[in-house]
Amino acid sequence: MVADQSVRGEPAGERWLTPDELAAWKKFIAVVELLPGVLDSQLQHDAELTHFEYFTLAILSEAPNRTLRMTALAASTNATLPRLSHVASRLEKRGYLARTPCPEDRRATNASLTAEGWQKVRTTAPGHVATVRGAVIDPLTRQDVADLGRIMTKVLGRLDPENRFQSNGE
Amino acid sequence: MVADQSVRGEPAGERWLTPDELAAWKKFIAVVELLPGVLDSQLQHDAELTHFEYFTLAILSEAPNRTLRMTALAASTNATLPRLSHVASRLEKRGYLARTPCPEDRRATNASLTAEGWQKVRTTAPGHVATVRGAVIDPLTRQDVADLGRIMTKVLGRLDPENRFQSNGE
DNA sequence: GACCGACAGTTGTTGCGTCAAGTAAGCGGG
DNA sequence: CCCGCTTACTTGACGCAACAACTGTCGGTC
Repeated sequence: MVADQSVRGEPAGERWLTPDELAAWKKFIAVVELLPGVLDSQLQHDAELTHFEYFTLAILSEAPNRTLRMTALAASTNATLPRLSHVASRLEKRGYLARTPCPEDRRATNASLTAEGWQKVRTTAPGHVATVRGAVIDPLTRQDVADLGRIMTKVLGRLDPENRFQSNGE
Repeated sequence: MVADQSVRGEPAGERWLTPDELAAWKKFIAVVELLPGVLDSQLQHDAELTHFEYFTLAILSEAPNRTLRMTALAASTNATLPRLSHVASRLEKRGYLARTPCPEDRRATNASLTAEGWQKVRTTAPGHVATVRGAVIDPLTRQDVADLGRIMTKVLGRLDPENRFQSNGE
């Protein structure tokens, strides 16, 4: 993957990947590359939503009052604040989301799901869940799912050391 | 994730995700969202390369003669042909890659690594491998790596049913 | 009680990916 | 041998994300 194996002089602290690690990594990265496209096209086709837009609405739909501070929403959706801000603007234009200034902290903004947005999530969810099942859950055994959860939790711990994201342990 | 659990009427063939499946899925998708950014920023910072650009050069570096047909390269890098074409243009402008018409089939184009490109891969590889290790391999046990490979192979089979990508079983 | 650093969001620019055409070459039948 | 279909790629337009810069607010300090 990185260089001709015969070339590696292994001088100092350079640790390459073992064949097993390399094989796992290549499969993993292929999935990481391909999965977003699959999710996006189903949602784009069936609901004219990107996966990130859908996910944002879905997270909001689970929050108390279907409302969350922008910062909290950004953390829950694994996004940066600028990214969320742009997406919120689009969703607001389409009537799925409303932004209101937060009374307690006037720097902050509350994002909440509108009735339309709530309806959109409900009608869109089944098709999306079917896609997720078809693409990743169904081919896996129970044990696979458990392994996947365990492994991804470990990796996420490295990608996000401060636990900014996924603050809810669930 | 999708809708308030209390709402689901489970009318016909609508199968929701079990709590275990949902938890695994959420972790997985968080990683899928976060990982590309981590890979991209390291490579961008240290080599002024996106991860996909690096990966393209790396795949080429392993090919016989460090040369591959565009279609084959696209398949190996899990990319569409237009995407690869654009990336090849950029890499060509920077002198890392050369495109030459294929003599056997004049519709086809061969992409090959230049000496500069080969050098670039060699100097860039160690830092990239270190990042991959740090972000995903090192926190995993041997068993985790085996599980990851097994699971991703299964998922990849669904995302890419015709095995257009990863044609080499490696 | 006025400053100063940190925090919460928004906005603009730049670059990459996708989708839809378009070109050009191979391939097969009548 | 030529017509149409398919394959192999390239190109242009458009949309979304990253990054950086900016506005406005809060908290602590002197």
